[in-house]
Amino acid sequence: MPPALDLETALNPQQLEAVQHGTGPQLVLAGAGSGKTRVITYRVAWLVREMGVPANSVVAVTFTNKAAGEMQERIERLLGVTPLPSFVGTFHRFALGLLRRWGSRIGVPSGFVIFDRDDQIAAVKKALKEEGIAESSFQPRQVLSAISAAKNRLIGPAEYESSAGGFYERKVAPVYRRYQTLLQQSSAVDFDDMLRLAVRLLDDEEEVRERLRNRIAYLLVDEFQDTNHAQMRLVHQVIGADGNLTAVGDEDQGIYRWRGADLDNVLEFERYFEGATVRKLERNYRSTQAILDTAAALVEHNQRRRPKRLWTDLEGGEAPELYRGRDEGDEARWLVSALKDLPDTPLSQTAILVRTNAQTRAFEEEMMRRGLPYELVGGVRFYERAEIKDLVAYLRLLRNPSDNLAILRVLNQPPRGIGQATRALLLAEADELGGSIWAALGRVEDGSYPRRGGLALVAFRKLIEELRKAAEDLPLPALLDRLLDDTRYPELYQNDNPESEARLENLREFLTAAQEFTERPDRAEGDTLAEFLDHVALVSDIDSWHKDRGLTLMTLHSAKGLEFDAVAVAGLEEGLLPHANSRGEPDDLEEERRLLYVGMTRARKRLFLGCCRRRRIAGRYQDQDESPFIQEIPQDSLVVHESPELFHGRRTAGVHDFFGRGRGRGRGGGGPAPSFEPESSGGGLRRGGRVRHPTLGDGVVLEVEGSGDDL
DNA sequence: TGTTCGCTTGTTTTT
DNA sequence: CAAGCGAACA
Repeated sequence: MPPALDLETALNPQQLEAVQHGTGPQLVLAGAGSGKTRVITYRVAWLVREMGVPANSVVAVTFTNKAAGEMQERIERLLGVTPLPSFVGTFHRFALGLLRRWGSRIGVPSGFVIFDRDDQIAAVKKALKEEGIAESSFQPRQVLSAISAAKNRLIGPAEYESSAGGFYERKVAPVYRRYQTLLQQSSAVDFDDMLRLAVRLLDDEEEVRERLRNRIAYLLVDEFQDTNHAQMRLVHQVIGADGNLTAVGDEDQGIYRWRGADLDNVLEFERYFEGATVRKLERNYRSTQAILDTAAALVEHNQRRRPKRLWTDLEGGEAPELYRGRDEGDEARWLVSALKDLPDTPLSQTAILVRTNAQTRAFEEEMMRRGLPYELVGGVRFYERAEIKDLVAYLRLLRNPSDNLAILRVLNQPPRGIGQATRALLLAEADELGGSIWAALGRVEDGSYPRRGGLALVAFRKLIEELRKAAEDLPLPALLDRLLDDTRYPELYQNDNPESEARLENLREFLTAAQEFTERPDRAEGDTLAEFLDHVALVSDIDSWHKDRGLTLMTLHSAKGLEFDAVAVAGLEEGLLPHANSRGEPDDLEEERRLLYVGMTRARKRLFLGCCRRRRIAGRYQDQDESPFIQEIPQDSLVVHESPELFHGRRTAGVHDFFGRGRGRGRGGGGPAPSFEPESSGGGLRRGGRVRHPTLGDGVVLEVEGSGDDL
């Protein structure tokens, strides 16, 4: 037994009230750095240790595996129990568990696989094609996000079709229907389905719902501001409108509106849960007052929030600093220097946060140039690398023969003589048979295939059948070895270019991951392959992130929930932060503001902001305006630095649209461009000087770049 | 059938 | 600038 819970010492009065809340729903509005995880972990400990609540009747859900893992660890320490019998995990894992256990009752095929985003895109493309809709006018990504939004609102294809008002919806409706059919043919569910089907399960199956309700006495939900409609329904079903729900959240940190998250779930909490108690945690334990003031001044420009004011004991502190750079390289140089040169601050306690993944490039280059260690989170994620996805596709196929997308992925990977023609014949056969490609493979002998193609198909089928047999009695790591041998997959990369080497290294890392997963002590006995696949589908890169390796480079979204001694938020420019896509939509603009707020409040001691005058976007230089958010923070408390190369003049290029094709300094054109001539002979081209161009006429030199012929 | 090359095209965030 | 795609080649 660990030492007695000393709640009074460990918690402040507001936290204590939340922890010792009795029955019924409560909402804990926990500002950044106010100890919300602490509230959740201590509440679980208090319920179990002091109130005698059985541990397995307490459920805690969050949004990321990493947060869940941390929470679980801390609860285990407080309780002295490992493994914890309580469910602590993500919404999706919770829903998945329900579906694996009871899904067959509502017709979810047992052994279903989980489609990742690429699978989803591929399915949408196929659906579009079958509906005869051109991808050029209906982009798969957009169609997918429309489908996803519908699913988050628990709207199925039929209802979507009947309520489709606009032109776009009417076009999407049949695609949605067909997309869903494709999933069924593959015995697959997508991410949104997990929640949607779990909700349906609990709606339709009273017995399951009752069993769940009898088992779960207390439910705790972290990051409640990120819940969408489906998740809200799930919470309702599990605990009831007057149940023992502790929801912890902060509307100022809601940054997942685009994923269906509804701030009203927090703002209107009392309407959703009868007699709910609302508490606020306003004491911040993380940042200096200087940082908090800056962040608060910013976020107070938002309308959709409950008034609150964070405070801290950490009086004063260094003022935040802003750097105005020339371009993204200059910005990177300055911010990296600023973080690197901080006294008493190891690089591993610093982070650079950006709005888009593409922005990380300049910083990576700068860190490499200086030979400094850094850790990049996100970008091309490990489980999304082609070679890993190939391997996963093989595994998926072993488990679930219906998985059409997995078959298509590995059918000719590595190349085994199954080309387009053969593939088309196979697909046609599959359509005849109701969609199953595997079934079509079983009929190859009867079909009319060219000799070579037919033989290759049979060989492929035998290969998979053999492996499937092997999967029954080999442990996962041995199965993977066997798979690599039999498919001769690694031969694809047996050449000595560095990229292949990296891919082989990834394969080895994947084997290690499988090994570790198999040997995990808390893993219950069961179908290892199935569980490993679920695991792979549900983890993200941030889950494996270790901050001790150097400076952390990641997006603002990934940074939520983390903290660093010093933080730099880069790219405070119109069109980037706020992002151009949020233009014109007040709610989206507020979300961009929250994003910056989240970034600022990650910092314990020092905060740096960066922006630049021009930036390369999609390979083109574009003039950038400063983010309006900069004007929203108190200017007198901001230390401003500027690049000496920053030219202050009237900018002739005008305001650029993020996607608008760059007027002004366009690069393209080709051909020998007529050159600028200095108006006054002598000094040549100088910044600020006047020039005359044969076709463009008079102008002012804003920037001088290159030399000689490249001038 | 497989590979390579050149073209276009598009870039938010992710459980 | 890259990734993804289609068309031309080996």
